[in-house]
Order: sequence, then structure tokens, then C-alpha cells
Amino acid sequence: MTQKDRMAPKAHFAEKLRLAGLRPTRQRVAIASLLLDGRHRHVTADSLTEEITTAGLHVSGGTVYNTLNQFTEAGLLRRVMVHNDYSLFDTNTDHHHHFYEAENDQLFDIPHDDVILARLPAAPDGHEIKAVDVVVHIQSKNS
Amino acid sequence: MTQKDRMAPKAHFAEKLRLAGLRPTRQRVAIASLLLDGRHRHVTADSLTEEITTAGLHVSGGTVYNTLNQFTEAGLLRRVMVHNDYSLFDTNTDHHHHFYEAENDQLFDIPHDDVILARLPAAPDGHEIKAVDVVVHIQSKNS
DNA sequence: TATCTAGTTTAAAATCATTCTAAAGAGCCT
DNA sequence: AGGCTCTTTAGAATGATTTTAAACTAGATA
Repeated sequence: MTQKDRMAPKAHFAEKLRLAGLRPTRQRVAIASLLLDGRHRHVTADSLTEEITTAGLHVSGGTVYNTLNQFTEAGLLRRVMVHNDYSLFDTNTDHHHHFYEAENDQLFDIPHDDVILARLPAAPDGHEIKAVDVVVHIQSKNS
Repeated sequence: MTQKDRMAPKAHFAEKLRLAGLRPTRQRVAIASLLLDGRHRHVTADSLTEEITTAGLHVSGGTVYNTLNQFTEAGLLRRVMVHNDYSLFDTNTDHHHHFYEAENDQLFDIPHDDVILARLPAAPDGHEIKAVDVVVHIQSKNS
């Protein structure tokens, strides 16, 4: 992560979107510059809308949802499955796992090498493994 | 799994519910006898309602949801997180993992010893690990 | 640069799983 | 049986997400 990456201009994100097969519209570039700046975090449609508003911009609700789905499909974001109240997206698309604390609906990344899968099943006939998600459910000790 | 288990009478399920701290109402016993007969499968509120109807019974929608949640809380069922369109419940509460095929929204159990976690992270300070869920996402080879 | 067209955005309505509500019903203790 | 609390019920409400149809725009073409 270089200084240049963090300070990347709109053109940088437009290019990133083109490479992902997405037309770089004003809205998508705006969202990309908020989400794809290299910082690792977890967002929801709601929290992203807040960020957009805070940045003094406006993007319709439908577009926020569409964009999150398109970015995910394009591999720019990753959907994290921990509950089904609403969708969570991870700006870190590298292979990693999560801690999930249900009490406070909080999600934490698990440090890179802290999970080792010594054995995995073979995929069923005619199938191949696309990804392996490990979710470690935690709770505070005094509960 | 004995013949007796499979043919268990209502009284058996009523007792099971009592042990779980749930008053054995007509509806709960009916649902328990459908779901807790020892067969391992995955159900949704919708598929369960169908089963109930097929059995010639009727339980209101709200009660189906309540019951699934109560059974889960009591440890009689397990909630499986693979997508967030609707909730999936597993009648197998033993520790095991899953294959998930998004294309057809299909879930398969992973045979008991086919996943070995050789290393797990320590839970964050003040927390303890409650469960570890592994979901292996698969897709058909020709896609 | 003007024009065209397919892809996008928009606000609002629609969808759909799930939860809530208030009234009627049923366990279960005495 | 009487009574008290927990449950069930149908229907309304909720809330995240998707869809709609019309207005707009990126980008290619003339």
C-alpha cells in the first residue's frame, strides 16, 4: 500500500472498474473511492449510505444495493455470511476468516495465518471448491 | 438409531420438549415429531410448513417461526448460515460442516472427519470460542 | 461536436421473510 | 373445576432488498 494508492484519484478507480467490467459511472466511482481505497473494513448498505452522505454526496438506495452486488460479483468485495438480518461486505477480498460475536453483531478479521485447515473434503462429483469460509463464533466470558 | 426411536410416540417428543424446557403443546409436539425423528436434514420455515400441511395438520406461520427459533435456542436444531435470503435449520446438531452450492442453493453435510482444523486463533480478550463453522463453497465444474 | 443506444440511476412501489399484536385457547398446578 | 401463565392465531407491521418505468449518461459512431 503506497501513498499513491491511498491518494488515488478518480481516474484510478475508473480504471479499476473498467478492468472489472463495470462502466465507471459517477456513482460507482464515488462508491469505489470510498470502499476500495485499500483499507480493510466491513460495511452494510446502510453504513455505506451514511458514508456517502457524510462525503456530501447522494446515491439512491437501489443503486447502493446494486453497486454492492456488482462489486461483489466482480470480486472487488466479499460477502460475509454470519447472520441473515442484512448483508455484510468485506473490503478485504484476500483469503481470510472471521470471528463473529453475536451479542453485539460484531465481526473481526482473524489474522492471516491463524487458521490452518489440515484436511478438506474432496468436492462432490462434478464439483470444485470455490472458497472455504471459517467463522469462529465467540461470546464474552461472563455470559 | 433403533426402531423404537423412529417409531417414537408423541409422549417421547413431549418428554424431549420438557427436558429442553419447552412446554409440550400440540403444535410443538407435532413439529418435533416431524423434525426430531433422528433423520438429518435441512429445513426452512417454508419447507416445514409444507411438511405440516402434507401431514394433514395446520400450524400458523408465526408459530412455525417461533418454534424453529425456540428449538434452535434449546439446542434441538442448528441454524446454518450460508446466504441471507431465508433461514436454514439443520436437524443434525452434532458438530459438522457443510458444502454449499450457490447455483442451486443446495446444502450438503460434510462427513464427520473430513475437516481438520490444525490451528485456531485464540479468542479475543475476554471472549471464548463457542463454535466454529466451516462452509465449503462449491460450484459445478462446467460453469 | 451532435447523435445514438445500451447500460444506469432514480424515487417510489413492490416483495418477501420474519416479527409483532391483541384476542382467543390450552397446559398444568392446586 | 378454577385460575394463571404461556401459546397460538390471523392479520398487520417491519425492514432489508428488489423491481419498476421513466429520466439520464457513458461511450461509440457519424
